[in-house]
Amino acid sequence: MSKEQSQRMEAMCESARVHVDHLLVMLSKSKMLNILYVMNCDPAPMRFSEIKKRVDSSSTTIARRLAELEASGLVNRKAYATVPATVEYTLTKDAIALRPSLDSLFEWVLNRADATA
Amino acid sequence: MSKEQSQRMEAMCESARVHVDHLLVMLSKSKMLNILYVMNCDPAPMRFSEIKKRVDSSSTTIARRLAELEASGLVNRKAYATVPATVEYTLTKDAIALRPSLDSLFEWVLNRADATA
DNA sequence: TTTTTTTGTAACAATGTTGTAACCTGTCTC
DNA sequence: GAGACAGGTTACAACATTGTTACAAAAAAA
Repeated sequence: MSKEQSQRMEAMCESARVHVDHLLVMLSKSKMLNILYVMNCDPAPMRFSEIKKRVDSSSTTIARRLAELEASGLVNRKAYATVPATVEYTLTKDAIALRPSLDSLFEWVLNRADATA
Repeated sequence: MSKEQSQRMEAMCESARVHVDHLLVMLSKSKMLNILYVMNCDPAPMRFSEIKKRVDSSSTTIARRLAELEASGLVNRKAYATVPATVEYTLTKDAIALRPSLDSLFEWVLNRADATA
């Protein structure tokens, strides 16, 4: 392999590492897995208040997490000009691809919860 | 999310919900997924310094995370009376059961990293 | 004799994160 | 005119977490 190639290789690895890190940090934020979980449970678009109710956290935190998810391309936000406002959140194609992993993860969590209960 | 899972979720008692929550909070702590990842990658017992090097964090944080994992029954700690001290960590059977989920999760993360890179 | 090694712990300051309370829009209802 | 509703935002105080530094122990190597 040429020197140039290996440099590109290293740069690519470095870049991928940064992205992996970013994703892990995001997934590690409080209530993040909870939100992905409840949105995974129900494929229908979900409104802010519904997510908040199911996740059971403050508006501030839910809003912050949803904004982060949207910025990372994991959820789509759609606002309707109704009165009062209606906003629907849906998982993007990318997030849906995460579904098997999350299912499997939550399956494990539930099994452990059963075993430890 | 399978129907069975949702049903279990709904039927879940308060005590189990607490356990699920505890697990999610634990998994959400910084470097937790990283540690499980590196330990999953290599089935051999791993020493403190090796984990620290691969995860790239401070001793304090690694020690805290490993203590939490041990308290939750996800890792076993084995100390040898060598000089200087040798300590080996291994994943418990429970944590190894988590492996497919993590593999799948990290595969998704890497795919996304490639796509976004 | 001093340094080196591994695997931590303790204290603490700096930094990051959270929830609370207040507020906002814009109509429809009482 | 005064709520009420959804879906937030902002400021801020309280709280949680992090890394840094110092320290330990015990024997072997320099």
